[in-house]
Order: sequence, then structure tokens, then C-alpha cells
Amino acid sequence: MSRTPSNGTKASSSNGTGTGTAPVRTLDDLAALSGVSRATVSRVINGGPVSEATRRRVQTALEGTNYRPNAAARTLASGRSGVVGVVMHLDPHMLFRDPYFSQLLQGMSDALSEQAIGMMLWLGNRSKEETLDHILWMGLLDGVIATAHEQEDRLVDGLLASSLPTVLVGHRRADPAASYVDVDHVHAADTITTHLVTIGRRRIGHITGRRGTVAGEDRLAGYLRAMRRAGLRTDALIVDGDFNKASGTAGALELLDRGIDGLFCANDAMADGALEAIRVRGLRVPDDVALAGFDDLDFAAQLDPPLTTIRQGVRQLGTEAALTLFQLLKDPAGGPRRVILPTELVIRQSTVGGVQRA
Amino acid sequence: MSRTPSNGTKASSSNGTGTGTAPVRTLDDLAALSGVSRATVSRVINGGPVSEATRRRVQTALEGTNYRPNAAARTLASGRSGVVGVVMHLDPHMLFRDPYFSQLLQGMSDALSEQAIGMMLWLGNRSKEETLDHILWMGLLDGVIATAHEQEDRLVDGLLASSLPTVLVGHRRADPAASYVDVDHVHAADTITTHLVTIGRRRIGHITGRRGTVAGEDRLAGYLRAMRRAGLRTDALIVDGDFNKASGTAGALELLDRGIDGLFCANDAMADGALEAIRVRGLRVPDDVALAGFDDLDFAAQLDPPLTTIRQGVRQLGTEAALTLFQLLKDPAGGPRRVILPTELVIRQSTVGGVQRA
DNA sequence: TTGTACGCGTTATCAT
DNA sequence: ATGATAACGCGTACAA
Repeated sequence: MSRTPSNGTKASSSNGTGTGTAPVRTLDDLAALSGVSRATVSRVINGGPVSEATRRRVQTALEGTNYRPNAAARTLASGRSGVVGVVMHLDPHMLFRDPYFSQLLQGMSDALSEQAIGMMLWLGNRSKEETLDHILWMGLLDGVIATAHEQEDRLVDGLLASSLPTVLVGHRRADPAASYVDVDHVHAADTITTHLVTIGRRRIGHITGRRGTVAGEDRLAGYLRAMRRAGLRTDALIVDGDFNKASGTAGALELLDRGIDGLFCANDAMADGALEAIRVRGLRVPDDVALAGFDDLDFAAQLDPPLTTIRQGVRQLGTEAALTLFQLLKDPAGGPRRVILPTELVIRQSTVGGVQRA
Repeated sequence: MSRTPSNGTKASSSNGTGTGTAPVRTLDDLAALSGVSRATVSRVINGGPVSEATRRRVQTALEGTNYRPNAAARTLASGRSGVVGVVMHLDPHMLFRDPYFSQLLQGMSDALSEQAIGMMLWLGNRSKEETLDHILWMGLLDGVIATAHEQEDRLVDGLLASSLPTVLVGHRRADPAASYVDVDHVHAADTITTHLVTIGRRRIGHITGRRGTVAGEDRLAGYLRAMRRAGLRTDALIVDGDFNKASGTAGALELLDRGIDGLFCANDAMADGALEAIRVRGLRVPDDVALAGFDDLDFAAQLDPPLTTIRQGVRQLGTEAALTLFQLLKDPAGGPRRVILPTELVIRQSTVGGVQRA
């Protein structure tokens, strides 16, 4: 080991003499400098019970130095690291194409940096097994936030099975012990489908999200619920998509051939694709086909016509995930936390139309 | 302190009896289990000199447990944490709008996870002073990679002034002691401007990037160099942009009024904006105005007409930054590292045109 | 090759 | 309120 000799233990006798500024790196150095014990210095730094007089003494000594507590030592002694992990294990080319993950990350970073908590990040570079291993291997994390969009996910299973406090985002698991933060996809999809019904559409198609994802399945479920309640038929009105624009175009072409007057796509990207298909067929939105999406990404309002969609506060979702983790850390015995954030129906010209086209 | 009593020291006498599986958490536990000293177990784990026989013995004992080394203890004892910091201190709404940062992050993550190095991330949520403080406060980092696009940046100054091994990305500093990774903006801008000259354009305008950024200034410098070498005039042919699409539209309208037959925008987003301006004026690309951008973002090839631009391997830039940091950590005395990655001129119909329009 | 023993810098307990 | 002092878990000279 190449330890730079720490002054303060014994060599401190040569300190403060005249050989330039003495590097103050440890509590012991600081203790020697201010004439109190190491324990007292620690109390001053961590806000323990100290008399006002000595507190000032130590503070003054502290000012003159660039002392920083050693995080490793602190973690070792206290059992808390002040660092949480964030896991976004996705297809590399999928990550960040959708602003969803960027905003999620920023929301988390907001809340974490607010509390001066560090954030370690794992993306999908390696296999789920290797990633899980690495996360647990660096056992210094206080907790983990993981995006979990697939209904089945070994990485998420592993995290929940470990002793690491874990918060899931974007996913409600069957596991009753799991804490999570999400929006109510079923309810939101029901709402926007009902909107299409309300404006008089009867043959309303649906292009699903990727099957097997919670968002895909739940939005489909919401669509079905609304249609059933309205007494409308759905057979031959549903085609599978995968959340990508291209699948929206393909799915829309198919549905248009079967005759629809309304279309709910499971996300905005596919709605964008559907828009092209509708244009190719020479039909008008919303006159011939009323169109709705989901997410309210930036571009949704820029489309021609602007897209009716569901807005979810993704950034807030991230913030809420971090706050939920804080709760979990504060009271580990308090049982799992579940947070469902509200969504908002944003009505634009792709359904209520009539307004001028640019 | 709420320490869970570690078995192994003395309580280990009650271990392995019949009271369920004994939790093996420390090297001491493992040592007791395999009948060797703790030091030997440590050597097995870290690949030290151990006889093949005992190595197998320990390995076998290891298999049965879910032992994980304690990162904090390891860091404290060795002085290395296996964690590096990544700093992307930007305007929140700017971050990740441009895929530049996503790809950079992924490139870094590639190289870091490859070496099982952890990655801590700081975004621009708080002030540069607070961010710097927090980074140094958690003194457990082995090194830092920081994006530095402004020519002046107190955060970068602070990192370089600290004792943390630091690699800058996207920025060459005057500071001769700084290690960095970047592309040669001047050369690339010169190349693409020269391309416009080569195809016969004479009144070539330029919309700059945000002034004060290295990319903005250097791309301008490259444009000027190419124009001067070609003996062309540039007065009244340069307007300031800010890398955003809107400034491209505004700048282009201005330049079109002054009469240009070529236009080099400092990035693709502004070229996209310029395209709209040209269309508004009823002009054709490239017949009336040849248009060029910089970055080769995904959408550049999708524009109508597809955009001639400069491709930089952003993801590779991130990877290279991580590798450079590794070098720095391996040989701290080796002096600063500088890496310049090559760029590529991508010629499309916005300059060579003539091909069919969709 | 293996074991002994010390040190890493801090927190927290227990006296005073 | 303050000061000793024992952990925390691991790496590594040094000795054997």
C-alpha cells in the first residue's frame, strides 16, 4: 500500500511550525489544531451536542483548512454511504431516444442532489446478471431505483430479493412487498378512449404498445374497458405495435383498411406514424379519423394537427421515486410504498379539430 | 451505532452448528470457514500469490456463501474506490434534447462497465459551486470525466485545481496540464466549407454556434480559414446563432436577404431551421442555396433534402474519455493526455442535390 | 506460501 | 459537554 504518511498521529509535533501550510486531512489533524478530542470535532461536523464555545473554536480551525471527511471511512463506520443506485437497463438504442428516460433521470437527480445524495448509474451495457452482480458487489449503496417496464425482469427480481432497499418506477409488480411509483395507465387509457367516444366516434381502433410491457398491456386494458362500457365492438380493431413510429404507420394502414373513425395509439411516436399513414390514404384528421396518443412528448403539440394525448409528469415521476426511496430508508420497517401519480388528458385539434390548419 | 453483531470474531463458535445457514459477511467469517487466515482469503479474492491447493479450498467455501466484499472497507484500506464521476453540468432543458449527451454517456458507460468501474453522475441541478463541493466532499472518487463546452468554467477550474485525476471532453483548455478528448472542430469546419467552395459556391454564409463555446468559436475559425484560403469574402456573411433551431431560421432569413448561394450552419439543428427559412423564401436546396450542418444527428439524413454534414463519433468520444482516464489512473505521473478523434464529411443531397425529391 | 499485526479515518458507546 | 476507545472490514508490509 502506498500510504502517504498521515501527520497528526505523532508527526503532528512538527506541524504548524513554519514549513508551509500543514495539510489537514483527518479528524485527528483537526483535533490537534483546535485542542479538542477527535470525537468533539466529529460532533461539530455532524451536528452533535457541543457547547457553543468549543463549536466556534473548532469551526474557526476548520475554516483555515480544506478538510473533507473521508467518505469511505464514514461509510464503514456508519453503515450509510449517501449514495443510491439508478438502474435503467434497456436496449442502448432505445434509451434516450425517448425523452422519457432523460426526464426521469433528471427528476431523480433533482431530488437526490437536493439532499446531497450521490447517484450511481447503470445502463444496459452488460447483461442483467452482470449488472446485478456489479451493483451488489459494490455494496456501498444505501438503496436503488430501478426502471422496470417489462412484466418479467430478472434484474428487478434480483434487486428485490437482495436486502437493498429498492424502488421501482414505471411498473407495478405482482410482488406485494415491492415499492413502486407509476401512473395509472389503465385509467388514463380509459379516459382518452372515452374522450373519443364522447366526440361521437364508434369504430375506434387501437395500436398497442409492445406486448409484455406494463404500459402496453395496461393501456390496452384501459381501451378495452372504455369500449366495453360504451357498448362498442373491438374485434378486428386492435393491432400490435412496439412503441416505435414505424409500427404506428403499419398498424394504421391496416386499421384504415378495415374502416375506423377513431384511433388511439399507445404512445405519441406511433400516433406520429399513424398520421403519415392517414395522410397517405388521403384522409383528414380529425374529420375522417380522430387521433389520440399517449405521453405528451414535446413534438406532440407540433404535429399537424396538434395531437390529443395523455400527459404524464415524467420528471415528477423521477422525483417521486427518489422521495419514496428516502421514506424507505428512513423507516425500513414501514412496509412497501406505492405511489400513483395523476395524468392529464390534453385535448388538441387531432380530435376536436375544426380549427384552422397551418 | 446500530451494528449488527458480526459473527466470526468470537461468536463463530456457535456457527455451523444447526441453527440455519450462518450469514457469511466478512473475510474473518470466510477464514474460519475454510481454516486459513483472513489474509489468505483476501489473496484468493484479489488474485494474490496462493498455492493451488488452498486456493481451491477457499474457493469451495466461497461458493456456498453469498459473500461480497465491503466496498467501503476496501476503499479505506486500499485508497481506490473503483468509482469515477461523470459531470455534465448543463442547462436542464438543454441536456438530452441533443442526443449528443446521451450518446456520450453511453460511450462512457460502455468503457466503465467493461472494467467493472462504477459511475457517479452529476447533472446541472445545482450551482457549479455546490456541485464541485459535493463531488469533492464525497472524496471516494478515483477520477472524474467532465464535459466542458464553455471556454470558461469555474467547475472545471475547480476540478483541475483539485487533486482528482480529471479528463475533459469536448474541450481543449488553454491549461497545458489538462487532459482532454475532443474532435478538431476547426479542421472539420474547414473541410465542409471547402466542400461548398469545391461545388462552386462563392457567397457562403455561416451561422455560428453559441459564442463563447469551444465548438462555436472553433467552427467559425474553420469556416474563416477555408474562406480565406479560397480567396472569398466573408463580411456580412456571418450571423450569430446559439445552436438552437430557431436561431437557424432567424439567421438564415437574414443571410438570404443579403444574397448567398451556400450556407454552413454550426450544427444540424440550426441547419434544420435554416431549411424552413429557405422554403419560406421560395428557394430551392441545393439549386439556389447549398446547405451544410454539423454533427450528423439521426434526423439529418431524414430531412428533405438530406443534409450534408460532419459526423463525429460521439459515443466513441465517451469511450475514449473513459480510456484516457484509465491511463491517467494507471500512470499519474505520465503527464496530461490529449486525444483528438477524427471526423467524417458526409455528403448528401443538400449540397450535391440533383437527385429526386420525395 | 502463509500468518501476524498494524493502519486506513470515521462513528458511536461508555465513561467522566 | 467532553474524552478515551472499541469497532467497521479490509489490504498489505513484515515476519515466519
